[in-house]
Amino acid sequence: MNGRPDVNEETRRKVLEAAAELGYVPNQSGRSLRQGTTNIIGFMMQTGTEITGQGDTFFMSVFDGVQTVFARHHLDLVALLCSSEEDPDDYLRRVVARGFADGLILSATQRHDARFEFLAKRKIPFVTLGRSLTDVGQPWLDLDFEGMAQISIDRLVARGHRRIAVTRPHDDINLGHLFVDQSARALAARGLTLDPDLVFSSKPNEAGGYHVAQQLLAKKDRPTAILLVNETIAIGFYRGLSEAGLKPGRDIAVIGRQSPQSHFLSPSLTGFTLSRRDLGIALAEALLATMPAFSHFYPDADLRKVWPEDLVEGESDAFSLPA
Amino acid sequence: MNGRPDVNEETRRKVLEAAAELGYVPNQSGRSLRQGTTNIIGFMMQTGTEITGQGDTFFMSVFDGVQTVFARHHLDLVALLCSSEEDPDDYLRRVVARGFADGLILSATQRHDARFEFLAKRKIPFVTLGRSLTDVGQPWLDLDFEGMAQISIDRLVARGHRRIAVTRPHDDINLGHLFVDQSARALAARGLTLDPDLVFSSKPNEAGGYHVAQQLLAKKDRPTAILLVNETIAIGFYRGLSEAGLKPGRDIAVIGRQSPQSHFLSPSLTGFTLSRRDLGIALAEALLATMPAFSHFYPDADLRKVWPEDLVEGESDAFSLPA
DNA sequence: TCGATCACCGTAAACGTTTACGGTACTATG
DNA sequence: CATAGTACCGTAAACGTTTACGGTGATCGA
Repeated sequence: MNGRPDVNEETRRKVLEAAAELGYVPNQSGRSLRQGTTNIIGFMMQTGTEITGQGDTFFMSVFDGVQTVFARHHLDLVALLCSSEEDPDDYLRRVVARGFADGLILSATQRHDARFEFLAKRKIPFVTLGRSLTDVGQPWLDLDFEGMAQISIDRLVARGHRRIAVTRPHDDINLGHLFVDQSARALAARGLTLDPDLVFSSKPNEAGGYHVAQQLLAKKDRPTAILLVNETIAIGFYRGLSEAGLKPGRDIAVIGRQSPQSHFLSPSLTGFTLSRRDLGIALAEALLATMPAFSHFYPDADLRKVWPEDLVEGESDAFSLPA
Repeated sequence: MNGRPDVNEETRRKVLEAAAELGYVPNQSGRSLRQGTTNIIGFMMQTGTEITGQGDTFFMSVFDGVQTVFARHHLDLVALLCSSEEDPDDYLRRVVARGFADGLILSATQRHDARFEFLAKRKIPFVTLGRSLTDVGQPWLDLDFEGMAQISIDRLVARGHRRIAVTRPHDDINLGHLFVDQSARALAARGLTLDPDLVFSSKPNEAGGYHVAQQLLAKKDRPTAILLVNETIAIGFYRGLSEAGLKPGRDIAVIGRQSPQSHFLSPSLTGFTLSRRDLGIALAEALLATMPAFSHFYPDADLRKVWPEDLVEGESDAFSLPA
């Protein structure tokens, strides 16, 4: 039944026929036990929290891309759901100890991420969506937060903005550092500085965006522009502004990230976009390229790649300051 | 190591000590093979699509509730991700054949749902989030779509509305039928009728809501109120209205469903809300109550329950029509 | 005709657990 | 002291696969 070469076509046919007749399908536990592999790749995520700041549909789309690759190899993708009541490191240990998956995909990478070292020590193949200072040589893909910062700053400075605010997630997730640091560098290259007072930490959800707006409005020397690092915070931020009678693109320039939700904001959001599906495909290929059983299928996969995003021009930054 | 009674405390201690020393943890495949159980409960969902119409965080919160119950029994919850390229029935067959999970949670229940019969035949314990005309005696929980319809209609009619529109998901998901049918009955009880021309089918996402607004605006005899059945469509619907210069709560009464996103709509949405976490807890208990190994823990769990939602009054329906 | 090669098939061991069961040493009972 | 009972431990079988290996019959070459 496993397509071995030393079996007669005729016999194979009869076996398969009988199997179909009896409704036989191999038991996964037996199979796993024998060959030490599960044909499962796990995507670890935490429930009850919104750690990523992507909308929920973000991952669903990424998953779909991942699966188109996995389907070719009879691998199944499952989401490993770490409860908010359990320590993620403990959870990961448990998953690995149980021999649950042949490989893992990690997201929400922290600036220092102990999970990497653990998995490397156990020799579990894994790929991460997001870089980290912790580097054990694993493949990673990451969105181009530095590019987004650079382009945004250049664009805003060219339009006369001098006092520019930046958001960052409230926790130690790595992307926050990349985004803020590059914003500061880009400003410095123009002879400007990033005012630490204008770096707003926020939960990566709508409520976080609303809170950022409130903090921003409380400043006496209000910035003329802001960069929003998370997809979902724009909605709350817009609301916070409008309650104070302010309008993006008129009273303050806003550059953020596009999402299915953001399309229904008014004024339309200037923001970065990407193909989530393609990202999933690349993620899957990077992982398989490091797994001995599959690596020959992907001899020239990008093992590490900064994923570019495209800027979609909207109205939220459509004004220039007088010189 | 499994806490059997016929072993000396002293011996047990030594064994556990040695196990800890060696870093021993039982291999799940071996364990599953022997006892025919995996300690895994699967929650089936489809990737790449937005079949549910809940925001993405909806399920993450439900999961968290489910897990608080499962944790007590050393059960793990994983999300089984069915690719958009694979038939859900086939996928389910594959999952079951592999003996992947001890039990399943199904959502997005269709009006007629073949998955129920399949699982019942295979004697796989499962619970569904959503009713169906297909009934194999399995436990289910469902949101009170009929109650929402009834309360909404009563409220709107009391405020003078006579011409009321209703949305429903574009596919054959069961909740659409419940909602529309009950809306019609509630109107009939007031001597009114539900105009079939005012039943709008929509994708259960923001874009669907936007499309509903466009369809509604195209009607020559425009309704004065509308019920939105999905959480996420309000955002697109609001946008569609505002592009035409219309405002909820002034030009049309809107009653929908609350979500983390909807809190940032203006005017604030009148809508129904529920505790997602509690729903998850109830879901888990209903499932375990039907599994022989756990049923004695939950002797009086609600095996079938219509889950009530609370109406939060906002501004989106805050006007009455002249008599 | 005989030995060598080949194509194919059947058998048995092994993966890592759990559990039924038999065995041993000790205690209690009369 | 013999028997029964008890507490605990060790052994081996079983779960359902995969795979290494030995075996059989046929074909081929000399």
